[in-house]
Formats: sequence, structure tokens, C-alpha cells
Amino acid sequence: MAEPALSTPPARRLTPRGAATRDRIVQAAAELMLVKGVNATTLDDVRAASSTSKSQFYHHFADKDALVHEVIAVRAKEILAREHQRLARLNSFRGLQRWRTALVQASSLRHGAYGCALGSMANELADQDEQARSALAGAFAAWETLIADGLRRMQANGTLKPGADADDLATGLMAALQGGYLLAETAHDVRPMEIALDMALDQVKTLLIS
Amino acid sequence: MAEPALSTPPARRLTPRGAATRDRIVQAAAELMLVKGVNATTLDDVRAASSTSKSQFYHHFADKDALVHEVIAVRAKEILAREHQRLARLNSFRGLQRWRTALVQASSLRHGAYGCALGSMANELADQDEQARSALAGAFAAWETLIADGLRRMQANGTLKPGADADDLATGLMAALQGGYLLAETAHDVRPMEIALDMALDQVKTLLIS
DNA sequence: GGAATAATGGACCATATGGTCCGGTTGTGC
DNA sequence: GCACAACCGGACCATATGGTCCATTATTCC
Repeated sequence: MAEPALSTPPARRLTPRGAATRDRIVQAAAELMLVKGVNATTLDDVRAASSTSKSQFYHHFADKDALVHEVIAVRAKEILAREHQRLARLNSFRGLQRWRTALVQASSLRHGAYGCALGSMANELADQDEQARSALAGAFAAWETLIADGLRRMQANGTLKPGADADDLATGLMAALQGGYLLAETAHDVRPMEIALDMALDQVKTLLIS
Repeated sequence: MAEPALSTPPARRLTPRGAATRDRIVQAAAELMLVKGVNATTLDDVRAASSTSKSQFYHHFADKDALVHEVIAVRAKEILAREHQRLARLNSFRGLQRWRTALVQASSLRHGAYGCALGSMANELADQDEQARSALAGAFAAWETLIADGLRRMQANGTLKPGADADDLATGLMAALQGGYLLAETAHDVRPMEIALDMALDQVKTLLIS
């Protein structure tokens, strides 16, 4: 099945041209919302950045909220796809270190600016938009599951102690990552993110076997 | 000296009534910005919540940005005062656990909603307002110093290994706290915050002596 | 190739929002 | 008690912003 149209239940017919327009809008909005924040991104910003007109926007979306929800879905999909690739075969502490380094490097390219696409939207929307909060909570849960599954593989192959709680460790690693993003963004320096992730990894290290 | 008027260099004379009005505005704004976010809080919201008029606002503040900076200063002062009280005499692992529990309890009263006043403002403003970013970075640094100083007292009294880097541990604890706030806010459940802080505390525990 | 529908351009609208202005009142210092 | 400045109420303004509408052009399907 090709995209059961989660956000458009009636699923109107869509020509290739229409799909391209819709996609341009979502991509432009995703970029702007990462850089400026959701609330500070206006429909006019999106219109200009996507080279579309007002009517095109409202032809494809009910209102700004619908766009926001679509952006969340797209970001979640992107990030989970990227993390799936990085974590799907994780089964060693070295692999966890590589994961850490990849995240730090990506963030250091912009001196920590912008932070995590999911984290910043969660911060801005969690208390204002229940649908957004729920979607973001689901995305975080899925992300943590990718980590936890990797930790469980480490338990299965005798790398990590069986007594360790993989889910809790995954939550702790995610908190260190998100807190690291925030401190790095505020300091305009990735160092705090490195320190935070390293401290979390050190804790995992204490749970390794032998 | 009584408040060297950081935000109002000319430091116009201020009657008690004027000071009270100004304070009501800042307090109302601080509350609204915590609950709804900075961008989503309008001057009209603030005006209504503080029972003031437009002219009163512009009599005391140059513009909305000035208000935001004032709110940041007030929140930083509040939080640092509170944390100073909690951490000034910290010199044991038990004390660190009490610190953790106090934070978790405060957050659990609202099911994690709203998050950290400094963290949420940092997320929203760090990439948009350099002055705000700088002030928030300073507040985080001061906060981390309170923690680090406590850890150094633990080193001085033989509780914590001298080899441990107190500053890095403090940064890691702060990241766990902020990441915990974010995940708790998104999940509407303090559990992730508990897990994150406990994992960070476990790491400190591995550095205790004996 | 023609009807039906998707897609588009862009003028237009109502309201929200940050900000200004001015007349009047209250408080302060001498 | 008088001059002056702080303080205040609220009307007013320009613009930003989310959203509507309609005429016109592309596509698709039969």
C-alpha cells in the first residue's frame, strides 16, 4: 500500500503536479519551522519559500494546524528512517559510540543551532496542541525503541548485562541527547551535547559484561 | 546597592505604585510565557492578566523584547535562588537524591506540563534573539556551577573521587534534567524525567569513594 | 474531444497585534 | 502649595496574518 493518507482521510485524487506542490509546501515549512520555530513561521513565509500561492496552500491543507501536523509526520519519518539506519544493526558499545559521534558531528556543523527538529517542536507544541503532542510522544517512543532494541541485542550477544533495563537506558540516552541539544543550542557550542552523551554512554559502560 | 537597574540604564525615578505596576506586568508575562510560550503570548494577554493599560506597558518597557528580557532575568533569578537554597550545602549523594526528588515532585504536580521556564525559553529564543540566548546561557552556566560546587564539596570531604570532573558531571546532570523535562512534557508523565535523572545519578554513584 | 475535476493566481477580507498619542490624574520634591 | 514628573486610560493606527473567493488554466477519465 502506498501511503494510506493518514492526514487526508477523504484522499482526494492527486495529480503529480499537485503532489509536487504539496510536497514543496511541506518541505519549505519543515525547514522554516526548524530554523524559526513553529509559531514564528507564517503562512506567507511558507508561501514565499515554496513559490506557491495562497489558494494552493488551502487547496492542499485545511489550515495552518494541518500543515504543522504534516510537518511533524514528515520530520518523524525522516528522523526515524535515519535512526533506523544507524541503529538497526547496533549490537556493540562501539556501535553506540559511533551513533553518538554521528549525532554530535551533524550538530557541530551548525554550532548546535536549531537543535532537534522533534525536540524543538515538542517544546513549543506539547502544551498547546494535543494532536501534535501525541504524535511527538509517539515519535519519541519509536526512537527510544530503536535504541532499546539495540541494547537488547547487546544483551542477547552477551555484551550487556541481562539485568539492565534496556527501555530505561534508552529513555536516559534520549534525555541526554535532547538535553544536550538544548544546552548546545543555547551555548552555540556542541560541547555540552558531547558531555551529556558521553556521561550517558559511561553509564551504559558500567553495565557491560566483563 | 539596590538593583543597579540592568535593564533601564537611565533608571528613571520609580514611585511605589509604578514599581508595583511594572512588577505585575512582569509576573503576568512570566506566567503566560511559561504556559503558552513566548511567541504565543501577546501584549494584550499580558495587559489583561496584569490589569494594566497599553500606556502603562510602554511607560515601563521599550517594546515586547524588553519585556521578554526582563522575564528571562526574573526567571533566572527565581530559579537560581531556589537552586541555591537546595544546593548551597550539598555535600553528599543523599543530598543529590533529595535535589532530584524535589525537582521531580514539582514537575509531577502538573504531570510534567510546561517544562522548565528557562529551558522552554531557551528552545524558543536561542536562535532568534542573541541577547536572550546569551542571558539564558549565563543562567544555565550559573545553575551548573551550583551543582558543580556541590560536587566539589563532595570531593573535598572524601565522598566523591578527586579524579571526577565536577563541571562535566554538572553539565551531564543539567542535560538529563532538561531532557527529562522535555520528555515528561511531551509524554504528560514525569516518569521519563525520573528515569533520566536516576540514570545521571547512577553515573555519579559510580564515582563515589568506597 | 468533451465533461469533470484538480490546480493555480491573486485580489480581497476580518481580525490580531505591536505600537503611538494625548488628555487627564496622582504623587514627589522643594 | 506649586511645579514637575511619574502614572494611567484608552482611543487610534499601520501592518501582519490566517483565511476566503472566484475566475482561469491544466489534467484526467471515459
